[in-house]
Amino acid sequence: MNLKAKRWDIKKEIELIKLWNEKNIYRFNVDSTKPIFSIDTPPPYASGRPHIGFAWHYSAIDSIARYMRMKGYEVLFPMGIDRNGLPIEVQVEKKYNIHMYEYPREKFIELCRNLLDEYEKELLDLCTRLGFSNNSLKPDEVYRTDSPEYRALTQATFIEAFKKGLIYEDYRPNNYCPRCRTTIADAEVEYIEEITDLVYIRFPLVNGGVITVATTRPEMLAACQAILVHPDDARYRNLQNNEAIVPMYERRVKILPHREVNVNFGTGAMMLCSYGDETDVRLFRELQLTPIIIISENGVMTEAAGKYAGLHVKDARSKIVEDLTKAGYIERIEKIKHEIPVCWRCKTPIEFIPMKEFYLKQVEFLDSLREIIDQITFYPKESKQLLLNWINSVKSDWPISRRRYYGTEIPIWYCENGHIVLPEPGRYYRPWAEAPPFNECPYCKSKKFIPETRTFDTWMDSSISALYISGYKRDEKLFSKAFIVDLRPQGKEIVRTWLFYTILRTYQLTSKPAFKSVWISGLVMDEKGRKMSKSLGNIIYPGPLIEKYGADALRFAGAAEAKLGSDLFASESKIEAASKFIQKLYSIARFISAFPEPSRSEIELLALDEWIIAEANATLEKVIEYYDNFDFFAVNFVRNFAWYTFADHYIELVKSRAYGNVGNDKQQKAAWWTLHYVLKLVLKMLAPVTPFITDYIYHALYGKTIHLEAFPKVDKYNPELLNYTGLIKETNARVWTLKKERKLPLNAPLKSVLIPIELKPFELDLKSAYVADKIEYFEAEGQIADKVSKVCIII
RNA sequence: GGGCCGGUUGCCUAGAGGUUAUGGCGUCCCGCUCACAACGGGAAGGUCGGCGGUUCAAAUCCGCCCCGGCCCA
Repeated sequence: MNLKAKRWDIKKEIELIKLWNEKNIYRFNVDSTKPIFSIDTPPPYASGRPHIGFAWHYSAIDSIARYMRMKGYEVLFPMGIDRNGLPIEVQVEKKYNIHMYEYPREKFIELCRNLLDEYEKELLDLCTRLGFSNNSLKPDEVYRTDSPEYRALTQATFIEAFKKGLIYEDYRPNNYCPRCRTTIADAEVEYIEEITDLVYIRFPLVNGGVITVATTRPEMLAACQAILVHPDDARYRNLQNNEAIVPMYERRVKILPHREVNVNFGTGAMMLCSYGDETDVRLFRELQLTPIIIISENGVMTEAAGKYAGLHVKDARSKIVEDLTKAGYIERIEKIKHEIPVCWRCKTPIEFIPMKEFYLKQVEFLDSLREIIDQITFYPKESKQLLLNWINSVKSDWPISRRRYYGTEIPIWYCENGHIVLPEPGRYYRPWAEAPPFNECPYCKSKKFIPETRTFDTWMDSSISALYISGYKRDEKLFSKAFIVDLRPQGKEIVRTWLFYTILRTYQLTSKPAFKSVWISGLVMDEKGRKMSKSLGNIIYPGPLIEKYGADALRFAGAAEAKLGSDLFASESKIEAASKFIQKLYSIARFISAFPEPSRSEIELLALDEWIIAEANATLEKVIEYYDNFDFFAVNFVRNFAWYTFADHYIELVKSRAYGNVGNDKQQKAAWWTLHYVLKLVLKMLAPVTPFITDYIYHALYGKTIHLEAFPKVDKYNPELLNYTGLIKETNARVWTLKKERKLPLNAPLKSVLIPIELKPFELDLKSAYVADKIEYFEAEGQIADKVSKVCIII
């Protein structure tokens, strides 16, 4: 009952984790009579050591789950691990210094799986240590996006979409990563700033003279099919529709007017090549020019590039500049800073190469999506704009096929006449590794089949997580109860991918919004507000901080830092400050644990008790308002109340009554009752954020777990009592200062203390707290400060 | 180039028109007083990014500018 230890020992956190596990207190029961609250927790990607951003982000999500549980919901809160796609492949290639294409497929997959298992263990251990209340964190109960069961659903939803006519194949230039040797989606393209040479190249004109073109990609010369100038550009007006000769290649190309040309860039004349950038792709289509493909799938120049065939793009660039210089075609070279598109996973500059790929229709759904997301509540509401921005900028359909190994296989076989044959949805298919599950082509009766070898974009898997966790096609009972998913919590950096794709695909499959609510959190930065990265060396890892300050401190600091929707800045000092509050809370509880909790009938509340009860409820009111918006920033209010009002003033004033030095029996018990009342309120308000210390204290004092208790409701209180708070605090501080000034210890007896008349109702407690023989009062007008300045003590 | 957010004491931060601008870290002074010395009490420290406007009243509302960050093109 009594808390014996003087200090809170963070090792107790480990014991609590064991206890929760043994009692399975967070398990989900589909047959519960409570309303279900389903959370589509982001399955973290197992591809590296998680940093504090992961810890804070998921702690916040866990706090939501814990709060909703206390609010009386049956919380569906599964943990999953995302394991598909490029990131792990890139890591395996780096780690073993191999190239996927030169490695046996089955073996490569095994290397990926082994590495994923390592990372996954570290992730799950951290989740456990942080006290996450997922329904289970046991490795055999966590779902994985690369499991046969999950991949079977990815494939089934693809087959469903295919049958609905949402999938088509097309040959078109696409973002292509030569390093990963695969097409990637617009959402996977990142832009980085780079210093590059801007090369000014002279093109001889057929009719004599020259036109100078500036380009950052001289190696694209072989693919040049036109030179564009602005129609209003006086410099080139008389050259419009003339012809120029491509240096080194001696090909004639037209000089065409086009409004998109930037007259201020370079010479105002640009060359149009297949394909240097997205503009090239668009303009080739618009002007119906014939592309010349000079870069191959592995980033090497093709035969069409003439003497540069076989060179890598970069080498070709320097070689051609050299040759052009020798031949006298170079006017000058400038250094410029510009942005180049790169692969978001490996940072290799992407090329635009036409390939035949599968596409999922999305452009024709954009209007429907704009409508359907009106049914979703966003927290904070401004974050809806992030999604809208992306929806408004989507210009083309989603290329979903990838020429990679570690992903969900596209479940297709081709008959010898080229017909696409799909298997029955339900199980997991690996076309490259197994015989086709049918004997003949339903279209032409052919009996020979070629398997599809490509895999899906990993977002094809991730985008069905909401459907997967709610039992779509797997558990009708669960699905009927848990879908539409109540909450999608996620970071703002994956709005255009995970959120967008999930809403798109769920809508295509069910005609419904995937979620009732979406909660978007900011990014976790370093203490200076910079993104954490290896190159900056500013990554903060949670492990050592947990060991030093405990998981509660880490969680509390994250909540206290998280203004909903804005970025969070992490630093050790914030966690240290949080750990001090955890300790303070323990000390408060330890004091209170010395007194039994009386029943309501045996007490007589004094004004001071009523006052702190009012303050506690006012805090609770505000906390509920915030928590209901999934905003745990309100822990700051709890800390301020618990420390700077409850501990510093109420406990100080009520101490002697609690010890029985003043007041009658009923009044003493009122002090005890109030102390317990406020403590329980504080503990419950903090339980979703700091689950360890609150549960430890609750167990010790009240004999049960706090995590299955109901979240408190606001009691009726007299709001006028809140007006006393400032005066009580200031008067206390003044009396203590006066004693200090007279070099008296705080427990030194006084003959008399002169204080404002308004404090008369608190006389019993004030008199004992000040150790005064008597209390005298004065009346004064004005502000608290004016009144307090008149406070006197008589020794 | 577009969107979003921010600029408050040495550092971090609260603050959504009203006399004295909140708290933390750090600093200084005092204290082992029976919850707490990894603590408690007290103190110093701010032209609230700049300029202009609205108002009896602006950190807070409006306009312009400067600086920083993130996301996107």
